[in-house]
Amino acid sequence: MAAMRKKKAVKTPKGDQTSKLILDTALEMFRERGYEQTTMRAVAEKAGVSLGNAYYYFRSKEHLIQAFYQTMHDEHVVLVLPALEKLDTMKARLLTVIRLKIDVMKPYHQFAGVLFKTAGDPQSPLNPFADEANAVRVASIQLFEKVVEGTKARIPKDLRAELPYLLWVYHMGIILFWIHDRSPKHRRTYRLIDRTVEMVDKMIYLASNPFMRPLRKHALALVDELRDAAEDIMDQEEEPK
Amino acid sequence: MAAMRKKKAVKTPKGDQTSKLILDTALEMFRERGYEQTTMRAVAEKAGVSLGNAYYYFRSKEHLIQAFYQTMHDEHVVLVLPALEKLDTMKARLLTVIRLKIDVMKPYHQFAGVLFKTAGDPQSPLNPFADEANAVRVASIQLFEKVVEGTKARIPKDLRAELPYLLWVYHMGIILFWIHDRSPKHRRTYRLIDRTVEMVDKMIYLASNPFMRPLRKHALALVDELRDAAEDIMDQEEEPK
DNA sequence: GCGGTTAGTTGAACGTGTTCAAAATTCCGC
DNA sequence: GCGGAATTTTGAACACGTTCAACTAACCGC
Repeated sequence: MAAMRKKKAVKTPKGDQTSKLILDTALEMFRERGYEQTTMRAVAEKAGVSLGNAYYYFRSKEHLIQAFYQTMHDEHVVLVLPALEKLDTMKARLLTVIRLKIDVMKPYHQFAGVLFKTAGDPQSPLNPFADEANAVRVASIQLFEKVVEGTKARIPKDLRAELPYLLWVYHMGIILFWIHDRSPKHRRTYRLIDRTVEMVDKMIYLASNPFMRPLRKHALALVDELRDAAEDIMDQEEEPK
Repeated sequence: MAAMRKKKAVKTPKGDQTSKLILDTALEMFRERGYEQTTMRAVAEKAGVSLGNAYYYFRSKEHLIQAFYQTMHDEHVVLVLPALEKLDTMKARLLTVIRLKIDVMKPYHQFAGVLFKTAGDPQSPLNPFADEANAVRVASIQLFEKVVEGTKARIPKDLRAELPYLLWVYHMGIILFWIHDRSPKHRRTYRLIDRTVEMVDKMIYLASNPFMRPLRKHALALVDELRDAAEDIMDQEEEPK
């Protein structure tokens, strides 16, 4: 529970229990009846605590969602790391990571859309242009670093450096797609994953080709720009054109 | 005002006035003090109407934002159409459309982020995977249809059909970036526009090349998949693999 | 065991988004 | 101009997210 985003660090085993109880209760209720339809009062009552107590552990209703996102990430990591050890092609590794992510989130399909409620918030872990202070976001991108570093594919250094971020953005897109997917067992999402992973794999291969270097450099410079949006210091014309 | 998303169609000139007054008041207050800090009570009071009256015209606070988005689109169209008549290259047309969009939204930079508050909502005009019922979204994509159809660039038919949607998604990305941009006069955003428009132009040129047809077909099929996420009918395996 | 500190818990109250029945105003046909 | 219908306006009340002062429980040093 220590990795969970909470109002304050829980100091006792009893507090740990209460915190977990509140979160579990909330997630279950979100799943059953939806996020908007679940009130904090209902969560507290079902968990057998006071409303204020729920707020003692979770600063806001939205923080429950962030805790959920953290939980999803943690579960994802647990599944991914052993799986990656058996795979060495870029394609297989990426396919596994993305599929497992959807698998992990599956029970929460109904309310997963609220994850994107703060997509425009610079502090949101889901925001591609966010500042980088968010721990889950950092950790999630690091997982893609592992995908990249463990592959046998020959990838130029400059591309290797940016790929985790790009793959992370790609995976956010897949999650967004999945949220909208109403096909049986989200077949459409898995199909899209299959196809896009294949395409991404090819693109990485193409982009790694030496004759693509100028174009690649150019594109990667743009990616760098994308990540600078949240810099709030004076823009100092870092690169001569 | 008729194009504005409201609780109910306004039936009288007086109603029109009140509706406009409320919206103008709200947007001004959003700009001055931010969306979250502006209460519906404050808007109503400043507009000189009752709180319930504000809700008579705008179903929710969020609907004010949607009316804002509609207003931005309307203003954008007014500027874009005459400008496009003077341009025929893809690059120039696209550059103009994107730049003007940022120009139009500029006064509202402070609260434009809330536009993305409903990015995960299938009904949101901003959502790339949304169902297509939203009028502003449709109209916005149609504007990019005009960009495409008025260009002298030779673009294959299949790409032409998908390009407005893709350009629209691209432009949403630019807006999201802009929201985070804190550089003076959003220089970073304009710079990114310049560079990405150039890149997009090149990609269109490349993708239009006959030897790219198989790859293009493949990619466009994926784009088609992307737009199907919101279909809530049974997935009938439309295409043989 | 006591006292002080820390951690956890409570429930009344606040602010804000929203609703809705009633009242007021406007519209329109006769 | 009147009456009925339609439209607009109102403000009290509701629901829900959130806060916070007061209380309770647990911890720890002496």
